[in-house]
Amino acid sequence: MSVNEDRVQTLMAMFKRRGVVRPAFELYGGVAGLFDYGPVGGRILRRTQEIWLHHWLRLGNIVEINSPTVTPHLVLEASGHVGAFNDHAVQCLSCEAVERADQLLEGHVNNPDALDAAQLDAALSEHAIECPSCSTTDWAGSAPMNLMFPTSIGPVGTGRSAFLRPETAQGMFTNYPSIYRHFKQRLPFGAVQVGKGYRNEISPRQGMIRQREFNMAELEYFIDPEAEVNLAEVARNDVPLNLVPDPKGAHAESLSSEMIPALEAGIVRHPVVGHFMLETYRLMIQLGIDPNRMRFRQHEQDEMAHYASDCWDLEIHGCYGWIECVGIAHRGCYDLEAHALASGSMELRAWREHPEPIHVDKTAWVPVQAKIGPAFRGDAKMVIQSLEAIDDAPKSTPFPLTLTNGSVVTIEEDMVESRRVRYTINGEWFTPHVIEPAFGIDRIIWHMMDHSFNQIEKEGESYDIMRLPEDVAPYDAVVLPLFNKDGMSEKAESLFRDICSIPGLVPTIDAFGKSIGRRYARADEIGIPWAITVDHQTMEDGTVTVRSRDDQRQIRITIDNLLEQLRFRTLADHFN
RNA sequence: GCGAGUGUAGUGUAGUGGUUAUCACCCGACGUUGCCAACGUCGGAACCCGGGUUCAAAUCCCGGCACUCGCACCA
Repeated sequence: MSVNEDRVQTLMAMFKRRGVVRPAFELYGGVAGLFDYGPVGGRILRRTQEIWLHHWLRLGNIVEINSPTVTPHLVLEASGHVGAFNDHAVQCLSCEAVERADQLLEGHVNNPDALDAAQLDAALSEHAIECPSCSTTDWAGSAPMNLMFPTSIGPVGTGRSAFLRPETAQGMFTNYPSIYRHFKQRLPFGAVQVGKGYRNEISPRQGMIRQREFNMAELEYFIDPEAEVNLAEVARNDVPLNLVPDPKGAHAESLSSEMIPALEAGIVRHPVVGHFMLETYRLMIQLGIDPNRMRFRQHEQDEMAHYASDCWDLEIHGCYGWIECVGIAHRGCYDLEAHALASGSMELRAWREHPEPIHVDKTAWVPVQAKIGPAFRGDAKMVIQSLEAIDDAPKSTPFPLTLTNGSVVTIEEDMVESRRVRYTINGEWFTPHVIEPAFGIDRIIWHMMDHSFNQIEKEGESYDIMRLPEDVAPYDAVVLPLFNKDGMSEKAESLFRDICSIPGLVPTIDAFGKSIGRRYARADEIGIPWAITVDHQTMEDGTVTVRSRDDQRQIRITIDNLLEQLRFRTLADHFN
């Protein structure tokens, strides 16, 4: 992993100087892993989130929800986070190295992950586990190291235990019944959430890449695992992607492939996963990520969560090397089933109509519960279920009945009545499967800026341009009076107000007494795409010059035309 | 969390027991300037925090916090 430290420093210095991103609470010495977006970065973050959101909403069957970050212990226990995030650490008293207790015990006891602190300590001494650093067996007591931020609901001590959420996804799962109704009980559909996630990292490093509180955006897409998927539909406008398949799988070689062939070859294992890989790729291009510095890396079987059947990370190459920025996982029915089990709810499922209704018309032995109950007591329920399950009812009583636990009981004449049973089965309940694309927004923004930031030579000097796409630029335009005289300042101010009043546009103005070249440079550095200059001619004929950030060419148009072009974002057409 | 290194204006830096704390960019005001980091004058802005040693600490020592690197961690 090669880190381009010089470029990291250059970018971070600029971010701090221009109000993009900086360490949070520096006033009080700073806190590792927490960052502020400043006046410029705040705009970029918001616009990135909006583009992200609209990218998915435009698919037509996706909705946005918003749920609390404070999440009850029970919810995160059901989701598996409490177990997964509550590893125990143990310190060597001799050399002070800190190790994970369950990792030390791997191979010595079964499933060490499940042990509590006391059991771990007992196991460590029982198996005389040596410290990997100094080979002594002198361990301090193990202590939970919780990667979630604990809190408590209610201001007094006995409140319900809770955590700040480590991901936004649980909100989509716990809201599934509402979303299912919203979509008129018809799969497939999805829900997204843009918000904060929290992980109490042991040692956050790499600047914005690993934070303790971070911006994330997740999509949970619910599908019927048995539904046919139309490949051509899913892979519309197919383009080649850089794929790095599981090296231990059947297709070990990296390749560039379009999605349909990759699906046909079994490299990508599910068409809906492929669909979201393509859509993710398009979104990244729209945000200004360099297509040549993106790749999809497939998780190895043992890297994936046990319930997942396929998982691809979108990795982006930047000055920290290849960084995982998006994870697209096929999570099967794991999440909804886990919550159904823990909550006892019957609502976390979907109804599938059979193509043809199944008409049942049979003669069956209907249990007489008043007799079966006393006769079989604890097994009565099982007996009744087994009776209802038999398709070919014996013609006469008594008859033997095999229960689900394998034992055989005798059904006497008075325990059943022969009856003709007629009903229709129109469909069945099932737990939908979930495809989850999860985005680390801060990581994406870092790479947008990294890929957009150009240092060019201009008249022998280094010159910085942030070539962000118009849609994520911190300002839509900057208004500049050429000079601070002859009414140009006033004219610029009124033009600035006019642009401000157009819904959706956020311009800025740089009117103070610096040279025009310096003010162009300031705007270029933070990526403002258009510089509108009010000059002498403006005062005569109402035209202004529009300068393009990326090639520094200028056109002259009327103010009315300018406002129109800004409103419809068509200025770029004039520079092609 | 361990080990090593580092912490000086907004940014990048110089200095290393006694300085009015260096330099550049920067930011602002005024003047000048007919379009790409011009110029002049004036102004603004810093020794990470806390303790100790000392007549004197930004400088030496200790502790904290933060950053960088290595180890560990990263569902």
